[in-house]
Amino acid sequence: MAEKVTIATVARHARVSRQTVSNVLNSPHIVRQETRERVEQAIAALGYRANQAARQMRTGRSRLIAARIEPTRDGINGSVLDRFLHGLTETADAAGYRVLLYTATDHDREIATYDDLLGTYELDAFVLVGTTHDDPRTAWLTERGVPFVTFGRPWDALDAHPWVDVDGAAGTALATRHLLDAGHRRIAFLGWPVGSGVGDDRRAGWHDTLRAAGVDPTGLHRETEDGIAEGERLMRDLVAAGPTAVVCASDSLALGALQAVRGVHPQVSVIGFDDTPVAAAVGLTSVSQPLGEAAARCVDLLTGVLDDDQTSAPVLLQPSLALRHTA
Amino acid sequence: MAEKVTIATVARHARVSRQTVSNVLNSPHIVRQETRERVEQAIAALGYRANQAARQMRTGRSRLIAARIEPTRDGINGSVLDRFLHGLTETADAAGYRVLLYTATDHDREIATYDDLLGTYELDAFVLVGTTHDDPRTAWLTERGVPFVTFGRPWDALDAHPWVDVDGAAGTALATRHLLDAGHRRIAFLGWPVGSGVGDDRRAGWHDTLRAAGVDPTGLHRETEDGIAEGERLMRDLVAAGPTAVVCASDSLALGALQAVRGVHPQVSVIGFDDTPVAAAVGLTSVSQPLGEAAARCVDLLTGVLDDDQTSAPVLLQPSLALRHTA
DNA sequence: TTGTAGGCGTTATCAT
DNA sequence: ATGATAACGCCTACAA
Repeated sequence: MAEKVTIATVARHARVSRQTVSNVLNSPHIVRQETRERVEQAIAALGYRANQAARQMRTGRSRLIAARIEPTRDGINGSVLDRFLHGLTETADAAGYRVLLYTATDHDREIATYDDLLGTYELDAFVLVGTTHDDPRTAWLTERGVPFVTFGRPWDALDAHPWVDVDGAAGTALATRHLLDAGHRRIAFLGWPVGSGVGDDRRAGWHDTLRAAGVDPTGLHRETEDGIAEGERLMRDLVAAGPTAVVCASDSLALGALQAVRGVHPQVSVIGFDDTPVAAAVGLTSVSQPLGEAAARCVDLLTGVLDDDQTSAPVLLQPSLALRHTA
Repeated sequence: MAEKVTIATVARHARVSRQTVSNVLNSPHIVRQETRERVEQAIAALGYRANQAARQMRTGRSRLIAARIEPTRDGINGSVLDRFLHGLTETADAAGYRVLLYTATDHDREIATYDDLLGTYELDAFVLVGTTHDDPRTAWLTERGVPFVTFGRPWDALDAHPWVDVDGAAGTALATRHLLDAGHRRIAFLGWPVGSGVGDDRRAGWHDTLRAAGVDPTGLHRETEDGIAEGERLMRDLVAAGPTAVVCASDSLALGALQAVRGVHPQVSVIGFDDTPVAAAVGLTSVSQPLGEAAARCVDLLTGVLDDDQTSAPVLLQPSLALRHTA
């Protein structure tokens, strides 16, 4: 086991003071070039790495950001978060931050976890995935001045805090227009109960696109909790209204819808949302979110606040349509 | 923003020395009960939390363990790692550790990341998922005395280091026996090229079970890289051999097989491996790994080494069969 | 059983 | 441009 290399080791090796080494690390511009190069060589030669704990004690920053990993409910939608997490880890890494994981089963416990994480690890920031109306978590963080970004809009006040989101309405609009272009007129929608920001947004894209095309959407939508079984049940109900196609708020619902219309003639077109692996596996056409991009923008927003102390505008990303053979 | 609560604040509040507070925290038994209670009340009243950075500087331990998050290749197998990660986070949390994420595209870069993580964050341990023959990562960690556990056996020497694994051979044996019991005799196997520990293990379970039942497995297996398309291709090829059922090394392969036998009569039974969300969604019978349990045992092994300085025996978990309607 | 005195590695302040 | 000094919060001797 090699001896521990500290800033003092480097200083001795480069024949400068510890402070100069620190300056080379943190404010290179104030060090004379010749000195700086000597120090940099020593650093490389010794394989020196700044100790994060010591640095943190002085600066109060841990270069750690926290993200929550969810229980994989039906396991389909879970993959969305996972892909986001992967992108987050990569981008944060590039920006010099590491991602710390935590779990929580409800908002109260999640807030308690914030408190703990902040107290013991002095986390620099949080990335929240999914936001709800009157979200107590964002309120808590804002109140305490803790930096954070959400992947998902603050539905009550768009300027409440930095956020990144994907335009869900644009996604369902894309899907609806695709179906209209294919000649469909009776296009249904399967979504979530009114009141969830995400669900209402996705429904609006479908609704407004039909209206704009002069098609009456009345009676062609149904709402339920997310899930394959729920989707199947609602779609069976919807079939009586005679739709020739259906846009769904999630791949879970779409999968259920697919099962409900199996054997129905003429074939009912189905489009899902999220472009999950399951969609790819069964050939389900689905709205695709740029999750890697979303994660990257979250990190951008965070480093803006953390490193440059400047808050930037929210980011709304555009989804695309992954065409397969169900529509 | 509340004032920062340090050990000194607590000491003052409880009218004891800082040392006594520290003792209450780290060696409660040497503090008189009355004093201890007074200190504990002060801690609760002030909401004191030990600062991890300061503690780490003294003790050299960060209470952080690292785990890798993979790119979601075909997105199906990725879910296995995700479920494992979720379990890991929960269990580690309960044991007082946090999970730090990292990514790496190959073994060399992964080792470089170890070096970085160890140098700057002083990670306590690593959890590696998936092991290969002659794994350079485990060699590197062992060489440096870094604590780690693998989820996956060290295929070359079972006592090389602590590990947790699921008995893959038992899983395919379970699947094969289920098919035998259903009256099948021509049971095929779709797996990965010889040479991967996991793949060979899973093939062996199928092979040995057939042999034990007096059935000749010759000519009834095919090998390929993982993937739906690959599975479909190989299964088409296999159909000529007239199997009535097929056991697959993964759900991806099974999904491909399912597509290949669609329309073939009589219906060919298909069993996958990993019980991914996709399997649940399409009704694919699949071998299920106890991932949460595996994660928990990994943490057990780690805390054994980290906290009690004792190394425990490896853990081999048994899978089960999730019966659906493809077999 | 409790208190006192360092020091872990770093960076900020201030002097040179 | 560079160097000396103090301080971050905690823990581990050692002394009382």
